Amino acid sequence: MVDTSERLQRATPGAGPRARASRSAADRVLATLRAEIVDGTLTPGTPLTEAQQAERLGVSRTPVREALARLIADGLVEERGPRTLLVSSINPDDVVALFELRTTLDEQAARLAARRATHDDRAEFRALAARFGSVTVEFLRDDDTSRHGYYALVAAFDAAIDTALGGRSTYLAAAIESVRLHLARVRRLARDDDARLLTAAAEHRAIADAIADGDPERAVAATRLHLHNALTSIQSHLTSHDRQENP
Amino acid sequence: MVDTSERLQRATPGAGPRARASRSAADRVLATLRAEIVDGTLTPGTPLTEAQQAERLGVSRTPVREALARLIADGLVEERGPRTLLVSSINPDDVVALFELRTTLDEQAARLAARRATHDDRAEFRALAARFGSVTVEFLRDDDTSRHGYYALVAAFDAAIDTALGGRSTYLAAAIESVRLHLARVRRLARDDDARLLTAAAEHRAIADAIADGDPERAVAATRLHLHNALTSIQSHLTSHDRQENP
DNA sequence: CATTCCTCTACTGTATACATTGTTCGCTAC
DNA sequence: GTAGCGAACAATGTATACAGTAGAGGAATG
Repeated sequence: MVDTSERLQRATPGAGPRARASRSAADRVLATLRAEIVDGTLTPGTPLTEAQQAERLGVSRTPVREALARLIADGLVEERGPRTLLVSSINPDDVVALFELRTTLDEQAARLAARRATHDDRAEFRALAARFGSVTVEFLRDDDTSRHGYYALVAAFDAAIDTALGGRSTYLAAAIESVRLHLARVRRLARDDDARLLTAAAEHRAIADAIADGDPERAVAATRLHLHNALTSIQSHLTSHDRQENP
Repeated sequence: MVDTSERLQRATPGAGPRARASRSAADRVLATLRAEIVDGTLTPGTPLTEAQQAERLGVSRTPVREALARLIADGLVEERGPRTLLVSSINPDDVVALFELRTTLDEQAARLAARRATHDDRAEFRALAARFGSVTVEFLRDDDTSRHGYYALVAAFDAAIDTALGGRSTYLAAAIESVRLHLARVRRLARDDDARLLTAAAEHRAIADAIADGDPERAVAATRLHLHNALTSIQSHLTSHDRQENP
């Protein structure tokens, strides 16, 4: 049992330029648990009890309870029986189901982004395409920080998609955001190798170029290609490592 | 201010064959508020305070708070400022955004349902097609109950889709379920006329037939047609009545 | 030795009390 | 008369107390 008695930093509204920590304890607990589940600190199947998490995080059960309810709604925590909560599991079938939804949503997002992108949006995608193009073996030298840099680039791409969608696709954007959360977990489960990352960068570049050119169908096709390859890569990792978390 | 002092029926585990009410007060509050928002009892823009709802529903603030958190996550309640919750509004742009997502998801669902439907599933869709085919002007005689009957038929169709998807599309099914919730609100906002309902029944029948025949592309096309017409109909209602709920 | 029943523990669900903060209304000063 | 400030109020956010129940563990019996 992990007993790193790390308390949550209390929000200090008086000091500093708007303290980093979120305003409410419930928000901080939510952010903490979500991050721990996504990055694997809390492994799938781990039981979560309110009292235990409350003590660990230095708050009462109330904000923990609120955070857990949101995590259940998000699908990161699941109920087994009427009395126990577990960090939700991810098995290969879940990955397939996730990509099934992701493909649908991302293709639509790419199509709309290519259609709606403003002049500034297109410039942004041009710049992103260049950055994806500059991803080389050299770029991926260090195992941890540069991978982080690559995923930061992907995050920038995602943000650019959101911007290009504008305020007109709130429902689509919300659904995609949910998918991204689960996708981050899957990434941890099946770490991409360098070769895959280089290919993925090229694929992302193709999508960015298509959107920058305002070519919806090319954007869709490039997205489909990317997601197909991504799923294939993940599946090969999962089967080879036979990594299946509990049912 | 509505002061119908109707308390929530307390769960009575001792009496009857597993009492109707959900097990926890929080669940009951959630179900009640959700239903009231969807059916328009709580109109868009209505402020929701914990204490007020707690008193109205005969429970303490705790379960109300939990229910409100879920409703915010579902998008039925939105925060205005740091201190006030409102029943979320629906304007015509939201309807377009909702259908944008709905089209994407329902097309994919129709495709997969047509692909995966078992023998029993197809029989069910055959039966549904027949029932949609039997929807006539006669069927829609009474304004309230028969409309309800029609929407029950649509609900059965939705359930059949879920069944045909099987357990393999959990993420897609969850996303669709969320869309259906918001769609129910939109239906209340723009009530279909009899003519539209008859057309919609025919469109549904075409989708059901395509799935029963195991023809994915026809199912997709029929779905697209149905959703396009549905949106067009709703939009004409919204613009003609100039029904816009607050920003 | 396995199985069933009983008890005890521990966790959830709900209520309530308390602290904190945003908001509003009224007062005062200009 | 208007604008700015202050105090009371109201609603949220958190902690804690209490009741009910599921689940585990042990004892007794087949």
